[in-house]
Amino acid sequence: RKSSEELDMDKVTAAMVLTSLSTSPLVRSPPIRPNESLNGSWKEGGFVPSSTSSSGYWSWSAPSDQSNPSTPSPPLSADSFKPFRMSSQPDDSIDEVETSSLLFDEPIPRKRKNSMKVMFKCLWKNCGKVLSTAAGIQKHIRTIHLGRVGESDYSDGEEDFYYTEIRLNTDSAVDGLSSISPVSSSLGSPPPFPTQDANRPETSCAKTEPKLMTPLSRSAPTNLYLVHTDHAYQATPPVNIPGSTKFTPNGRSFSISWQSPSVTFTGTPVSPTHNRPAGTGEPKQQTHTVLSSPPRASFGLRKSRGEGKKCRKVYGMENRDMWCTACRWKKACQRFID
DNA sequence: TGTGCCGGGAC
DNA sequence: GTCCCGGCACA
Repeated sequence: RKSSEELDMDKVTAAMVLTSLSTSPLVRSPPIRPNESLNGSWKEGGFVPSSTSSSGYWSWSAPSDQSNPSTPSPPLSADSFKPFRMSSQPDDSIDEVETSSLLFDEPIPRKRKNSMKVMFKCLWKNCGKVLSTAAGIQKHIRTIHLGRVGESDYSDGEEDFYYTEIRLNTDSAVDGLSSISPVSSSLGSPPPFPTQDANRPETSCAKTEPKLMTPLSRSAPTNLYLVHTDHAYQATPPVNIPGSTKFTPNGRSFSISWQSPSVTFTGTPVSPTHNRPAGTGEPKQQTHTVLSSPPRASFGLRKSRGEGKKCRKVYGMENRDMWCTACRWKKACQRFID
């Protein structure tokens, strides 16, 4: 059993990482509808980042405390999310709006024009179902995990917490979505072979979704693979902090683990409550992994020039009409192939 | 400097 | 899709 100091250190460490991540230029944010950022679903959810805690930690509190008493209070106490606050934060200059903007209002990264296939992956413990449409995954979560069989068409947005978007590059991705898994790797280097298990025994992801963590490093295409979610805690940490930590908001265990220099975040409600009051507004579970690849081996290399005579040399410029089409078009000669 | 041809534009 | 050409790398 850890001492309270150790637990505090875990929290502080987690807070440092999260703060660093949230301010990283690589932070991504979920697409949100304009009117829902603070007053819509998040308000209903009772979660607005707040810096009012005098403890100096990040905290979450209901936005309605001052402005809208009719809004249900969140089930999570402010202390539940203490790890989100950097104890060393010099001041509270990052106010609610700025913080939420930082976390949630950033523009969606521009998608690549093509070859990015978007899938949606259920993050429910021991599920990992992957569907091709958001509606499908939402329905799956509603019916299977939230037990809303009779209201399968109704969505209050809660399902959003339990799935993540996966974009994969179909240029190089091979068949088999079952091999998709959010695994981090160092930028510019191939994904390390199973790195997540041996050194990080505490990650809930490894504990609860082991199948999600292993296949990619073995079967993923080597040159480019990208898994991305549009959820909140996504960034590349500026520092290397090996390890993982856990926190337990309102009795629900979350864990955060990271691998440097990229990071994997995992928030997994260990005991999802089916009748959780609408809008408890817990932070979205998320995993975020960006695997980037070294430049293609062929990058910068040019096919060596053919040594044989080509149409140009054979027929000469004056007989250009005798050249093969490719030579006429200044393409690789098709008549005198090396 | 001549040649092969990639990359990209025009149609 | 065809056709053309700027420009680069290489011999």
